Amino acid sequence: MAKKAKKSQVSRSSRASTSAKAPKRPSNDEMVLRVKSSEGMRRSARVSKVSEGRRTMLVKKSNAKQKKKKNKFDEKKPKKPPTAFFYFLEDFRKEFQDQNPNVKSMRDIGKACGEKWKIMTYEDKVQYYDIATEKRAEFDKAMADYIKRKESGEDLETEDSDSEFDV
DNA sequence: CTATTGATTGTTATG
DNA sequence: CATAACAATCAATAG
Repeated sequence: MAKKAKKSQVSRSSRASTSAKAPKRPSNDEMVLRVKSSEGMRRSARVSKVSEGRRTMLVKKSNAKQKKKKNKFDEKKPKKPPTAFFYFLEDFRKEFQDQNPNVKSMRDIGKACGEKWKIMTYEDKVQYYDIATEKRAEFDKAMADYIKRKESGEDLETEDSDSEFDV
């Protein structure tokens, strides 16, 4: 197993504190408990409230465009790295499609995933969390570079050459 | 044909 | 601290 040295997510500092997930080793229930506590504490109150509100009504999400089209090269703003859940989705989708070829995919899977994700055990989720953590590290660098470049000269971010790229 | 929507949770960024 | 919006996916739908 030797899961690669856990590197240093601790160095992340601010962000690490917030997510404090980065489960290093799920050996004791203490960890699990802690994680659970964190989750619960994280936004217990808001979780229920917002969750219901958002899903039920509050058309905000629909109002604004959440998804944009595809950007060819996004050197400007580093997109948010996929979350552990998304990685899990990638795996789950294949399995789900294999078991349910009838189901096209997407919302159905999303729901299935969400449900399964909740029942998933800490150890199972850790794998994905680990990936997400690494991704964040990369994203962090990308962001630093992005900011740096931006401060250096934000002139080049004025326009995109989308006109002469394809049409 | 093109673009948007839809649904899931997690992370990031901002107020 | 809490909230807003976005991250991928891909079929289906709207215009």
